[in-house]
Amino acid sequence: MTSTNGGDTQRTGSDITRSLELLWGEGERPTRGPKPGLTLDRIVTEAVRLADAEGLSAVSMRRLSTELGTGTMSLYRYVPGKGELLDLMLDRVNTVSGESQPPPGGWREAVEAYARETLVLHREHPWLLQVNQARPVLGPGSVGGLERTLSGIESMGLTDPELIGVIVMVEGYVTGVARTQLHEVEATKKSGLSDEAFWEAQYPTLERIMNSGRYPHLAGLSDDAFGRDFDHFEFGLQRLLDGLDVLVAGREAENPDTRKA
Amino acid sequence: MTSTNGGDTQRTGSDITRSLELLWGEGERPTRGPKPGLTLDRIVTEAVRLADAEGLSAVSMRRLSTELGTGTMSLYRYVPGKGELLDLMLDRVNTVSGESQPPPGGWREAVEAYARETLVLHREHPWLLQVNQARPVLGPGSVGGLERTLSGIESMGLTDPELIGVIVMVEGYVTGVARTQLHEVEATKKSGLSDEAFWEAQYPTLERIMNSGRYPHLAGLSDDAFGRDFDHFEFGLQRLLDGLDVLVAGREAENPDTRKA
DNA sequence: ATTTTTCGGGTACGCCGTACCCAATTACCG
DNA sequence: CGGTAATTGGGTACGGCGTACCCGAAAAAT
Repeated sequence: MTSTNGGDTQRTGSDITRSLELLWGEGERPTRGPKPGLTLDRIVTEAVRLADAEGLSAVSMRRLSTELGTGTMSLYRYVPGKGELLDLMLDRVNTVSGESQPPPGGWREAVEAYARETLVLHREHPWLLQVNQARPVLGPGSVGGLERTLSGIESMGLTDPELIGVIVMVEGYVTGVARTQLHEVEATKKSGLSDEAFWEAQYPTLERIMNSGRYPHLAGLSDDAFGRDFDHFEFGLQRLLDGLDVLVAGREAENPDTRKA
Repeated sequence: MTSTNGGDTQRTGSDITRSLELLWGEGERPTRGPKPGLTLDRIVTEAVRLADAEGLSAVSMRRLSTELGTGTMSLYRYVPGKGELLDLMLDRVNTVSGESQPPPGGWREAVEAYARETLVLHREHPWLLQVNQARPVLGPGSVGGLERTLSGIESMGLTDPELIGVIVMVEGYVTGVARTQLHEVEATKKSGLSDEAFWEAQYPTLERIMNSGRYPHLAGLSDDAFGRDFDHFEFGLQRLLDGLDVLVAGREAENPDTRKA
């Protein structure tokens, strides 16, 4: 059967100001009282490790505390709640490795790189898709990534809203496809059912559908239509880049003098 | 703080065969025993209503049974488990209203319509994004939709894998953007914090970032860069269609005889 | 009337996030 | 040095979740 990916772990009622403090590390260590036995860093690191390895649902306060060898409620000495923990995990993961050096080449290479890196990011941290990214709490990681992407596409010669539009578009496309791909992986992993086994289970139904005559186009598809060897991500990405190219070329034709790069 | 959207409600270990039986309605009513007081249809309808109104997290077996006025465990007489219920909800919602008549016009109009309809679908049923759609259990609704879309784009003159690629691409793009948009709405609804209030809370941080000199491109963006009035969905959709057009035009140039429509 | 089958649903178990406390620890003040 | 204020660790408890396991009631077949 179909699964959802988690409940509604909303970043909802959380304290943004507190998240920001934690993100930019403004915590003044108080002088009195016992030394903390944990660090925020250790908690976030372990939470990310756990999420990567076993999915976001494995990241419960109980489980996390067990993994860290402390009591559950101790975590609340470092993080106000689970929502803020998610904020911290998000920013941790959004910290780009090859930070701050813009990729070489023109905008097409930059967008291509951005798309591929984003896909990889989602592959390495599949739980990203389950986290509400609206209203990102602006941490060092997220901000740095945006700066880098912007620098790569400024040569497109578009307006500022359009530049953001390009980022939204690529981000949307990549996360959408990543979602499909990850659902596939999850389904296989969690059901223990290979793809072949799955379609075999569907086969009788499939045959009835095909033979019903109600779905001629579907029935007319060749066997390789859903084939494994076709790279859907690359196919869509190139179409998308072509589409951006049409726009950029149009702009350059309009005012040839403003061409950059 | 940041939220996830639910746990890992996996369609994982569920019984596909059983889901299929339920979907295509092969249940033989047994002759003995008391008449059922519920119908599967009522359950699914109510579940969808509940999910639409209050989010997928509101759809718990307890809550659902309360809403239906029965005992919680009674639901398990009709549905093997929550996973199968999700399967049924999925197919219910995927049943296209204007079924089976292909949209008029060429492929571009067809893809455009498909994209807009998919976006509307996700707007009406935001919980769709939280449901693992890999390995769709093939119900009447989903199959009908695919057939319709295929009929609209066959005139592109592409290979079968490419046609599927087009669908995957559009679906990916739309769901990706839909995700962003819905996260926005959710964040507002659940935090009770308007967008303005949110960015105000971020303002001190934002100012520090801009003045730090570490993010020149970001700091150089005009005020309207993130403006509300720019329709990101339409912008990206037109680029995407342009990109497909490049491919189609290329194919027509290669072999002009196979041009259709 | 009895048997067989099905339906309704109560109880219980092990998960979850976290509010509320209190004891132990440490540093400062006198 | 003793006392006090601040801070950390973490136990207990509450209300939620999915669902395994059962048993009593209902209805058709015999």
